[in-house]
Amino acid sequence: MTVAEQTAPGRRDRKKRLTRDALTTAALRLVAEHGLENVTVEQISEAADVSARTFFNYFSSKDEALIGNPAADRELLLARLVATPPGVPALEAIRLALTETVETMQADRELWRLRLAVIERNPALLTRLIAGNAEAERAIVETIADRLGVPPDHGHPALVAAVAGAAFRTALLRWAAEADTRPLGDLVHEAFAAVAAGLPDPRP
Amino acid sequence: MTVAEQTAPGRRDRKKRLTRDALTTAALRLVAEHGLENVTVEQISEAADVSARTFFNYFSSKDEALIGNPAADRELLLARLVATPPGVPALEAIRLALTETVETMQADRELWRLRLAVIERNPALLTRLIAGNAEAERAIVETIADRLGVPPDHGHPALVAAVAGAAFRTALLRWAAEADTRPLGDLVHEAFAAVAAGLPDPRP
DNA sequence: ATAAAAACTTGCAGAGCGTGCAAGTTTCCT
DNA sequence: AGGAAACTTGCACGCTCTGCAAGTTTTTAT
Repeated sequence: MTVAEQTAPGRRDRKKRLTRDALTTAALRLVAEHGLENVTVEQISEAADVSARTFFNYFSSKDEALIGNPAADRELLLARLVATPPGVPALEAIRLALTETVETMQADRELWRLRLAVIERNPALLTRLIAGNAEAERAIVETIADRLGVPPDHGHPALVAAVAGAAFRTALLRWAAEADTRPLGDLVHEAFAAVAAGLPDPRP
Repeated sequence: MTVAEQTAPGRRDRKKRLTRDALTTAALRLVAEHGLENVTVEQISEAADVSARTFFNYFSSKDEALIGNPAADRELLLARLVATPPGVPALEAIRLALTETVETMQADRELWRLRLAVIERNPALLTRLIAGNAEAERAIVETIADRLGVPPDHGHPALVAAVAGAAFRTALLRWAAEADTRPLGDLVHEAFAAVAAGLPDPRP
């Protein structure tokens, strides 16, 4: 059944992807224009030409349509983390595991621009974005603890995961804020390097 | 009018504090027992012997009754941050500014235990807790940028603030998870020290 | 090709959250 | 004592999200 992933998706799956995309982009566009509070699920559904009930078959909340559910990436992330050779320091291992995610985002950068712009204008969503990271953290913590061979009550893995998440998040927001002169990967790399150096004050 | 703060609060303010406390503790106890989803605002209000409408005069959401609104502390935090001598590195300055908050929490540790236990059991709330920190971050970023004398588009202040927030949060959760052998201040100190050292892998 | 099975969409009803408004009641101030 | 200010409460309302019971479309097997 490993070959099954290569077979072209049927009409049903194509339609599903289509409506899903229609819903996210409709949601993003409407919220970008009118603000989070002034857009109802009904309006989004109408713009995507489906019923409001169908909206909730795709997303469990209005926010999720905007932010996306990175659960799919999470598996991949963990797999890459496990696959990283044991000699690599934990922080660096996380950065390496993130590269694939980063590249995907860089490829979809127009979508992510819009998404991050919407997030910046609606702080309530920043919450959700961070929360997504926070869920990923939980899984990462265990993997890191294994990697380092420390007892589960040791605070270090949780600290590393949380800090890595914070570094990634700031790189993301910076990427969205800057005119897109620099690729996301560079900004992530820079942030992780600064953390690994102990965050010394820069000389002005 | 600076003396006014010393005058004893009138009956009205006393009652307000009372109902507010009644609402938070009722909310925490009920949610601790039945879970976040299975407790309604009406039940909380009833337990505190006020109308449901009054609940919303005190808190803007169910979550807020559980998490609390740290806006009050925020001002104090910023003031302390500004007051820290310029020679101190940014990361350490943030830790010092946090000491007062930490002491308050240590004093109210029973309340915070319950609160953090509730948060751990209801991940949706972790979101809110982090969001509170995220809001504090925004304010801290500017102060740090001033302190370091770097241009506002420089990414460093945002990174330091985010990482400091992450370190504080992990210390907090660890404090709640451990049998309370160690004071919160120690755990915060330890986390910040590890960050300042660049988060090297511990030797197993 | 056709019929049964599976998956998807939709409307409807309903519980809950959160807000604005217009009373009533309590506390405060003089 | 009496008016002003603050607080509480009920009511109506819009919105989010869920479960259920249809209908419709796609898939699968014959």
